[in-house]
Amino acid sequence: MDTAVATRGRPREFDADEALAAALRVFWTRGYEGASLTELTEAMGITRPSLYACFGNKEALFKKALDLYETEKLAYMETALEAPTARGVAERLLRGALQNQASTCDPKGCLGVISSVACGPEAEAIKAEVVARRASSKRAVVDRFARAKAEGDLPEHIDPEALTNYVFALFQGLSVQSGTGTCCEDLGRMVDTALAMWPGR
Amino acid sequence: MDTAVATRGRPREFDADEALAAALRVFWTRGYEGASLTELTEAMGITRPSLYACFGNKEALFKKALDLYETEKLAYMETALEAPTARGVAERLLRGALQNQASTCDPKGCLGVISSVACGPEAEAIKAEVVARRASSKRAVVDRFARAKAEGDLPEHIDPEALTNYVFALFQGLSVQSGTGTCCEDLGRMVDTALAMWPGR
DNA sequence: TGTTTTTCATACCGCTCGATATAGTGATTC
DNA sequence: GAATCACTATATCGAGCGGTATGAAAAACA
Repeated sequence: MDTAVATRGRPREFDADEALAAALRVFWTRGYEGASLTELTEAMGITRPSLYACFGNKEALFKKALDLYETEKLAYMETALEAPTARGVAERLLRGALQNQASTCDPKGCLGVISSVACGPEAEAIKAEVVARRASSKRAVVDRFARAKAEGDLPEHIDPEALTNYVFALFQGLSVQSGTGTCCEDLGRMVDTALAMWPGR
Repeated sequence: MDTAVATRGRPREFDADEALAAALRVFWTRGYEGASLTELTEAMGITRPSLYACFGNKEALFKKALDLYETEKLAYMETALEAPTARGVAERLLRGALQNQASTCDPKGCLGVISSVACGPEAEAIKAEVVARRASSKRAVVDRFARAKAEGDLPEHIDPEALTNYVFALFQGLSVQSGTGTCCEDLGRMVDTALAMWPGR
């Protein structure tokens, strides 16, 4: 967050980071379109003009919330790639997602999935943004799985991209189910089942 | 569809089934909230009063569209349960979903997933409806996998419900990815990868 | 033919949406 | 202490939302 300090003039009376965190929670539960400015400003504890002065507009606010989401809630994705085996990578990815869903104070589901599924005409730019961000993180996983294959860590007949899409599909399905009421224990057994099928070892 | 023929009065100038099919396509691409009455009536080729006279309101229209969707696009789910093996059931479920996504004239993604992911306050009843319908179809798959386990068709350590959630997660992930631009060939390889991991045989 | 019944077309309802204009308030700098 | 600047509060903007009132048009009854 750019905590730019403009020394002149009246200082801001609210904490921009806290307000952004509150906005993130609203977007997370409602989606981009489902989150109204009224609900956003009430959750953030600020008025509409303050929101526009500080964050630009609704779309800019969403993108900043998305930044926060990625750095705070999706950080495990990068570290997961450091696991020694492909199976370890998959396990860290899925268990990381599981752990996120287990948090009792965060909304259920995945902001990325929520924001990329359906939308009216106005939110298609948002959807495109989210899809583009997902593509870049997907590429990192594909590369990691390709390396694993080269290291003999994956069977020869496995396609790294297909395997990545498979893991992402599980991740997305997990998010959908979590958002629709499936409890964490059931989700954990689902992940266990998936990992038990992992090829080789 | 109830093609109730009320002989009295001016006859309807549009085909209710065609109109409902058009409405389904709009809901399918936009989601419940993203589909406005303007877009719906334009796609259906009727006026607002005609829509309300024939279908009730937006929510009732959605539920009828959901009925149509289930009977037309999700029929393969019931027949999939008749496959001789659990693996065959899973394969039919996933390939059926794949085939749906391959249709060039239908919208991408799954209406059930789209409608159950995120929503504003007004659409939570819709979300609950969709979640309830999914629960009933899930139960059928759980029962089928339990039978498979009793028949020695699945390893003893497999939990039927967890396996069902796993298959549904793949299905939902497939829908999410299809809705965000992943091509059918890639989705096909993803399904192949998943089926290659299926336990036993 | 005249009445009844239902549908269609237009225009409109109150409401909420995202976004701002206008003032007034308050802290910092010169 | 005065000038300056950014923030707050209120009130409102035009547009679009879901939903409807009002008649005219068209077919089936009598």
